[in-house]
Amino acid sequence: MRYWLMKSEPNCWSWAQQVQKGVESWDGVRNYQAANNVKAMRLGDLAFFYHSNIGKEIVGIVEIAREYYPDETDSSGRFGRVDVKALQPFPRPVSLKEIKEHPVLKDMALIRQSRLSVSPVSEEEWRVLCALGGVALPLFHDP
DNA sequence: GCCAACGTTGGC
DNA sequence: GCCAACGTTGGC
Repeated sequence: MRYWLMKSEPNCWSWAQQVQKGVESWDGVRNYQAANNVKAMRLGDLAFFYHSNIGKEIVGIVEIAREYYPDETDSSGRFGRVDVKALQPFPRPVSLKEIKEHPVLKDMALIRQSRLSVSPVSEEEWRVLCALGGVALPLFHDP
């Protein structure tokens, strides 16, 4: 079980849309490092949903609902996608500013490589962020 | 809107 | 295989 962070520009695909849709495919990744992270995702892994550009904050948690499969929106055929399912919102979104100022979080891949759209999250980072966001731990899956 | 960081492309 | 030019991302 691993943890991730996925970035989306809310004017393109927002958390509200994700919640309304439930399960949606996460396509459009065109960067090898991000794509490698997408490939490493397993069913049931959890990921933070981050709003880039507008908001710049973590707004919710999604679960990987389908593992890596071809992204037919990629004409080169090199990149794939996963499906993600809205799991729960952050009662209190956590901003990029807070993350940068937090001793445990300031070295996250999100900060070190600001252009990486899909990045890994350590268990410690996950716990700290859930606590900051007002999310109760541990998270349980539906049986 | 600007620009720094950085990934990609293509000529050599 | 190098590297200059170029394009994109994303914070500010």
